[in-house]
Amino acid sequence: MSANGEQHGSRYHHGNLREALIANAIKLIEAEGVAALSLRRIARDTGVSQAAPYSHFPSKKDLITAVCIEGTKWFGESMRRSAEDRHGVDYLAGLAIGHINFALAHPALFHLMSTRDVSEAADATGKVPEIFDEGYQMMVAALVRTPLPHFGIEQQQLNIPLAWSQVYGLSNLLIEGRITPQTYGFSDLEAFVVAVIDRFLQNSLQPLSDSK
Amino acid sequence: MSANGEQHGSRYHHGNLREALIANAIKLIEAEGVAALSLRRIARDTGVSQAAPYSHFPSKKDLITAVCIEGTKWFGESMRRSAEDRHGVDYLAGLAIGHINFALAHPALFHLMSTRDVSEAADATGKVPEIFDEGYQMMVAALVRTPLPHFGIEQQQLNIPLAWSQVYGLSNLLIEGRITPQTYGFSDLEAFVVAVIDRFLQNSLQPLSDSK
DNA sequence: GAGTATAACTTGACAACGTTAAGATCTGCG
DNA sequence: CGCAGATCTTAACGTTGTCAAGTTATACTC
Repeated sequence: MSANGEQHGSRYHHGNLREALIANAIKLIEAEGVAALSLRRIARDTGVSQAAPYSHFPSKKDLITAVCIEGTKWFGESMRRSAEDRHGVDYLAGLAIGHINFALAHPALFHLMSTRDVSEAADATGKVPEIFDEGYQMMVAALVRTPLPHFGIEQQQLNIPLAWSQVYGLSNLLIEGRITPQTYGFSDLEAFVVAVIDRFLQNSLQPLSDSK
Repeated sequence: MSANGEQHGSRYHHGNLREALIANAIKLIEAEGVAALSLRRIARDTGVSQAAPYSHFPSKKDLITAVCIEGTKWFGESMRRSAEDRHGVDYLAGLAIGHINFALAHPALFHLMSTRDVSEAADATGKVPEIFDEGYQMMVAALVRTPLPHFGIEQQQLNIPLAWSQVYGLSNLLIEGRITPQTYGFSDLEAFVVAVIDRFLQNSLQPLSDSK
C-alpha cells in the first residue's frame, strides 16, 4: 500500500525483500512474458544473490503463488471498481467487464493466474485453488442476489458456471488473440466486449421455453 | 493412423524418430504433466541421445508445436465423432460435448494446446494460431448454418465468440477443478456438462427482447 | 552498551535443462 | 563400390532451481 516502496532509507539487509521480489517478478512478467520468469533473474533484478529468495519462499513455485495472490487482489479490485456504480443486471455486466479489462491490461499475469498447473491442484496447500475466489465470489454473490425473472432456484444455480465460463473463456481467447473483434465487425475492443456481455445477459434473462 | 508404430522391423537409424518423439512426448505429458516435458527426457524415453531430436526439430518449441498439432487432430475427431449423428441445434450440442470430452480425457494435452505462450502469438510462423482451427471451424460452420430463429445476421455473428468462449471456458475451468459439478447439485460430470450446454443453447435460441 | 542468538543474505556447488559444434554412422544413389 | 547427405552420438557451454555452508546485520538480554 501507499508509496511504491523502493527501499526504506538504506537499512541493509534490504528491509523488505519479500515484497520487492514479488513486485519485480510482476514487473518482469509484464515486460518479458511468462517464459522470462526465472528465480535467478528476479533475484538479479532485485539486486540480491541467487539464493536470497529462499529466505522468504521455500521454492520458486511459492514465489509464483505469491505473485498470483497479489494479482488476485488487483483482479478483484478491477471487478469491484468496474461494477461499483451499477445495479441489478448492470452490476453483473460491470463485473464481467472488470474481469475482461483486467485480463487485457495484464495479459501475462492473468495467464499465469489461470495456468496454475493442472496436476498441482491436488497436492496444493489448499491456498492455490482459491486464487480466483475474490473476484468470482463477487460474481456468484451477484448472480444469486440479482433477481432474474422466471428462474427457479436450481436454474439460478446453473447461471453461475455458465457466466463464469463465459467471461473466463472470453478473457483467455481475447488475450491469446484467438478471438479478434474485427472478425465480428467491431473495430473497438471495448465495444465488442460490451456487446458480447450484453448479449449473454440478455440471453440469460429470457424465460426458458420448457421444451423438455 | 493405423497401428501404434513401435518401430518398423529393426532399421537402425531408428526409422521414424520424428513420429516416435511426438508420440512419447504425448505419452509423457499425459502421464506426468506439462512440467515433466523436457527434451532430454523425451529423447531418453525414445532411446536416443539428447541431441537427436534436433535432426527433426529446430527447437523444443517446435516439438511442442508438433505435439499440439497432433492433439488438434484428436480434438477435431472428438468433436466430429460426438456430433455426427445429430442435427440442427443438437449438432451444436454434440460439438460442444465433444470439445469438453476431449479436454476431460486429455487434460494436460488440452492445457498445453490452450497455453501457447501469450507473447508468442506475434512472432509465430503463422501455424500456431490455427492450432484449434479444425474443431472451431466446425463449430463456426455449424453456428452459421444452423437456423436460429429470430436472429439477424449480425446477431448470428455474435453467437460465434459467445459459444466459443462458453465451451472453451467451461473446458478449462473443469479440468483445473475450479468448477465442480457437485457444487451445483450434479453427481455426474457428464450430466452436468449436458445440462450447462443445454441451458446455453436454450438461452441462445430465445428471441431477443429489444430493450435498446 | 557489550555480547550473543537468530534471521537475512552470500558463496559455491550440483544435477538437469536447452542448445550447439564436431565427429561418427548409416542409407540410398550413381 | 564409393560418395553425399541425412541421421545420430559425444562433448561441451551457459542457464536454471535448489541446497549446504559460511557470513553479516539485527534484535534482545544483561
